[in-house]
Amino acid sequence: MTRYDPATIEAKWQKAWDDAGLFRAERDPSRPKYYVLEMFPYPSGRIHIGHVRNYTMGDVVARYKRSTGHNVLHPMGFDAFGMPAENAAMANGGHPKDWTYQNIDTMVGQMKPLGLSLDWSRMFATCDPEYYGQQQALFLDFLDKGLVYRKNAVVNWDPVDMTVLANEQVENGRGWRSGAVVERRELTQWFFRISDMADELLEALDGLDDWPAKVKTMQANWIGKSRGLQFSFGVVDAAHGHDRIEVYTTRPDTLMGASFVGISPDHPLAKELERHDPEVAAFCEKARQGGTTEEAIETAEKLGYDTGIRVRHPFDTSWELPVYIANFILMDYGTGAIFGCPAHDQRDFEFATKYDLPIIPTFEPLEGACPEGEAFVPMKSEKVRWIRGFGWDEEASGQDAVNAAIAFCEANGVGQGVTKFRLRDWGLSRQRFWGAPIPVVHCDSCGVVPEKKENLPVELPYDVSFDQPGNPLDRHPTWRNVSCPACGGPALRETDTMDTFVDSSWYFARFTAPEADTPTVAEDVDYWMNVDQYIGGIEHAILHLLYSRFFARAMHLCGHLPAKSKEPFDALFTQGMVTHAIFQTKDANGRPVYHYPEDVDLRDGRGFLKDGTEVEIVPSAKMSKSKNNVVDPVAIIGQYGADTARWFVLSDSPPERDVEWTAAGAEAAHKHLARVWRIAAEVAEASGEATVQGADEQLLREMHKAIRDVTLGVESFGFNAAIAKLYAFTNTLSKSQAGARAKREAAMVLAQLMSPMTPHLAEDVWAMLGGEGLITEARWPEADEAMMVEDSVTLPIQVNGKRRGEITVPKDMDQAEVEKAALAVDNVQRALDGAQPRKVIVVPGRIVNVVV
RNA sequence: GCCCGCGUGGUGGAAUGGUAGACACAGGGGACUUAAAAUCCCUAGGCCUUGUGCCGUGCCGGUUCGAGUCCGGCCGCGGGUACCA
Repeated sequence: MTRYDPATIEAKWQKAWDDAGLFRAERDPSRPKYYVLEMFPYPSGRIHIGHVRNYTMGDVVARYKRSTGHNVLHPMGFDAFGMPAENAAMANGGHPKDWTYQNIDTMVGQMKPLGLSLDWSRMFATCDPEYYGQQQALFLDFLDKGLVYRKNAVVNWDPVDMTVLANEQVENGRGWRSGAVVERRELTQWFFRISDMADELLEALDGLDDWPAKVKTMQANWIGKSRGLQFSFGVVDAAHGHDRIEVYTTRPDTLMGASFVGISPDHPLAKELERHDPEVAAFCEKARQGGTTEEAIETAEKLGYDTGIRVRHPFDTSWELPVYIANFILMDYGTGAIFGCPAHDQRDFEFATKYDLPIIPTFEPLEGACPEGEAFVPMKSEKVRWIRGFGWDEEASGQDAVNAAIAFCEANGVGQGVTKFRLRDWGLSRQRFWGAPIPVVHCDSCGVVPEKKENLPVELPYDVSFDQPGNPLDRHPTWRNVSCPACGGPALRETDTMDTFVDSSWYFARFTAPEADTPTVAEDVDYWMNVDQYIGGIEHAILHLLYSRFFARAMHLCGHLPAKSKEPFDALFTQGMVTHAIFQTKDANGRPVYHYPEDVDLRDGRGFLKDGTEVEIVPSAKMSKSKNNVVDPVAIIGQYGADTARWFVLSDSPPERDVEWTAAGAEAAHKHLARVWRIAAEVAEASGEATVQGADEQLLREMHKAIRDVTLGVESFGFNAAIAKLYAFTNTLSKSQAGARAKREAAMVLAQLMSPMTPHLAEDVWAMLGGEGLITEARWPEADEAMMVEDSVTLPIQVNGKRRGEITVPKDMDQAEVEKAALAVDNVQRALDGAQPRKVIVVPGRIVNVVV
């Protein structure tokens, strides 16, 4: 008998699958289709263990579905545009294209040995002109349908490098290269009208039964539908041509507690004042400092500037409120102006305290008084006592009061109730090179003119350099100067490229016909769509998935997807990250130095470098190149084989949770696979009958239970639970006294149950035991209920909820008998200590609880 | 700041509101071996008065015959926060 030798068998079976062309997907209306997709990777240069986990989960689903008779589509591609390629070009020279395609080559070379059941013939990268040309065609169709427009929006501006920065490139409000204080600057940009679909995107979440509830909640909160009051304050003396300030509030019930009006630094009135008043201009400049992220704006110090302008309260014209310009008010949301009620909003409270503004409560708790030193902000559903309401019950919840306030205001001619969404339109313009060019030209006489479809793709030029900041397209001598598609006169090509989220918003549809000369092909999307199971990281819960949902609708409007694909992902699973400890020491300046895991010796939970220096261990950190804690799966595969890597990433941790990579875990996984192989080899050579009465039946009963539990585990993404069951069943088989025939049957089923996770080992075991054909093509086994019946059951007995004993009774014993048997147990009597049971709860087949 | 998660032995984790710690790692003990590796078997939450005893699922409180699980409030960690992908 030889030994388990993954290097040999993995190559052998991968060749067998290839030769049989098993994973090439072809339309076949006679069979049910199944489309399983993992979020495609960014070609960073090397796969990491998180990729292995993600793709292995998808592969388990794909292989399982194949074994239940489905025609499976399981494709792979690369999300290949984006900043890292440009950063590499800036740092090391070269072209982003070369860097990207080299990385893709490397990563495909690293992925192939994993034995994933992928249809590699469908592979593409989003930076292929054949892909982004079709994306440009989609853009033109969207433009035609009025789904795209231009408007001004703020970006991070680096005043030293004279360039736009990504949020990631802003560190503590400064540009990452120049170190200059970043400012928010307006630029004309392209937008998709996603906000027109806000209500539909919200409503349709209800139909996504196989999406995680948390993702739907996050999307619903992001879309942020709110009912509120829009009204205006009259300006005293109609300063600067503005006689009214329009505000939007979701808490009109607190209007009688208003103490100031705040406007955004980008509000038209603020801009008007800025032009005439250097002091206001200086304030606005300061207020615009820092990055554009919501986080930066919300956590920045709250700054206000009293404009001196006063407005009148709508219900008391003698009551005047000051108008402040405030850095925390966004022009993008509502009207860019608010009123502040410090008594019932913590942010307003802090602002009012800082600028010495009155704090006027409109309601109090039903018992006690408002808290000192902070705003009183109860849940909207909680009832409170109103002291400055206008006309509803003295005791009412915030929610009821909001509705009553809107009705009252409308009846009195103060504004109207409106529904607003937090969701903003999707800005797709990027002032960068490495993205899909936006296919329009700017003509002096015709304005913005779409490129003709026959001229697509508008391809990125190769002769560019990255030796200065900014977009090389802006300074390209010939690429930019074109003739107008409409009038033939001189024109300039648009140099903005598309957000990479556009690339990933339709790749799943393109996989159904990756080489077509239209974005999609009707027969292919009709057959293959929707994605039956989509798998990816929780970090994409909002943006990528929401944009894809929008894109699917937009593509449907343009005839590129059927109506059923408006929601393109039938089921979604979000998996956790793979983490690894960080090993760090400090350099002379106190800055952290990160060490590779292979350079650290672990002893008793402490880590030491070769020279004996102790390192600080930061547990469970997200793997990151810059922290040197990335585990390279290629080394693991080389050492133990792909099946070990696959088995390990699935075992131990529930798929939706983060998993800590440990070298010991991989070693253990390998030992187990070697053991399965050895047991199978023994079974293959065994002969004879059972040595113990009933051993065959017992083994087969356990086998059917394993089929049931593993099938359930695979179907419900309980891969770790399925693997625990497989460990247990392996132990059962190993110790079984059953005869050769029963053992052989059990071992073959074990191989089948393992085949989605460790397909090479499974093939080898299958062949060793004389299985017919490839296990990859074998039908999934079915659990036989009749084989699993047990005739007695063990029930724990509790007294007042504490376990005091157990009884084993026939399965169908009636409750009164069970109760009697339970009370007869010695230890139960001792626990009762003479007391009379008040009640005995018998949960059939589960538990008995005696209540005293 | 705001939204969404997560928190169970030395470690990863299991547990439709029903025996907390399945399965595995590391540890301890043993078998086999000249020895080692490999393999196999046993053991294993904490505490003590060793009783089928007490405590125990981040902390505090609640609902329930019964809570790791449901509810409320804290603490800690992670993801997202619209130009990282």
